[in-house]
Amino acid sequence: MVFTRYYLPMTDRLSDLLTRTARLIAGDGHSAGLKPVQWQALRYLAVANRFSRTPGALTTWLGQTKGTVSQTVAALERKGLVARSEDSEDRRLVRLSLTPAGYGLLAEAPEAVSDAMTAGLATPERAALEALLARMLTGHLAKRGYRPFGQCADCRHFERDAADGAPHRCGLLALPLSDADADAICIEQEAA
Amino acid sequence: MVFTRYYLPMTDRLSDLLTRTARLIAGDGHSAGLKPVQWQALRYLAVANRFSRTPGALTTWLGQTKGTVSQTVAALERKGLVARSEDSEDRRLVRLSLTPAGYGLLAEAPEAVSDAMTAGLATPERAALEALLARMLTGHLAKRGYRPFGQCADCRHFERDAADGAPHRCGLLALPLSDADADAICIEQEAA
DNA sequence: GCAAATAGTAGCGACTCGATACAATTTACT
DNA sequence: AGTAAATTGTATCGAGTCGCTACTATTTGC
Repeated sequence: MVFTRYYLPMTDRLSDLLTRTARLIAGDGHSAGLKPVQWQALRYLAVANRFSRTPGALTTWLGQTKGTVSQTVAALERKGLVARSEDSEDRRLVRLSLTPAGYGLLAEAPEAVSDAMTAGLATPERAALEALLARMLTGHLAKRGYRPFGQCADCRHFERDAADGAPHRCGLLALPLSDADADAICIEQEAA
Repeated sequence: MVFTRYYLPMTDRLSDLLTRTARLIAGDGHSAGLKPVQWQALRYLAVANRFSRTPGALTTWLGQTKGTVSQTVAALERKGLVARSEDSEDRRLVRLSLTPAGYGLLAEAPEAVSDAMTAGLATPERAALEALLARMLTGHLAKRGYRPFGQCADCRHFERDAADGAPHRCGLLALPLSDADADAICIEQEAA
């Protein structure tokens, strides 16, 4: 059976490039018995602050559904890389954290394709790409009603050098923050 | 069980942005009963020329393994969107083409996330992004020993306005080319 | 108080994807 | 010509992805 109709011209080269590149990056990371999504979850849990390490936050960070994330977390827990704990204030919440094995595995992770791909770019190019991607991503998330995430220190609730003992302070959650906290990813973050 | 170790600072913001964006784009396209990879395969088969519509070419285009592509093609064939045919010259090859149903489905495909994300960019930004992505992608493919693909008319084997009846000609395969051929994606393409 | 919203889990079905093994050609080198 | 090596593609396995539809706990909003 032969069909007479022939091929269509390629309409959008940029979208095509983006999709091909995306598949390569998103499909990367089949090592140490982990899947790509599991690596990404592990990396997130290593850089997110204690308020942001829940299945729900992971769900919007990864752009997946609750059910899928629940299984991803279960798989990481089975492998002994992630531990669950309860929240004493809100008992619906599950707090997640990396185990020492989780940190250990992350430390010896092989280089990701995304790093290799950007390694050849010059500094201004990296900055330009970062700015474009940030706009594309936050724009997309906003359209979906999702939070953008971001670093604690860039938040409008971040109070630097709060004078009551701790180095800094979160005005939203009314909690003291360490210097390490200030660098962490927070789901509540709002641009200053 | 509580672990004392706390979170690591985020090291590479660009790589992180890229990975998150990539997952959103690569995971997009769960409509009409097709999976994201199946849509991408369908789009490729619509824009690739007749020499490039084989399972092998699709394999490097999608960045997957032969086995996976074999199943993807089988799924599309089951759905009646793609047809197989034999090659009379090399009987190991399988030639793929879209059926009328395949073209029809593609024509009414919903807007992809990659399009929506880039829609908000200004023209020079789109050009800059395209150039960066092209370098990243071809650099990565070259490192892996894969072909970059590309449009027929941009190839060094493309002979415009060949005077023997057909509009153009491919010097590598010694074949006549139509105007439509010139726009198609070719696996043999080498930059002029 | 009680309905509605929120956080998470359970199970299903189709599919992805790397890995290994395998069959059918075609090509390269004697 | 004649065999070894390379090329093209399929078959099968197991773990996991992922959207979907329930479903169970909680907490919050009148």
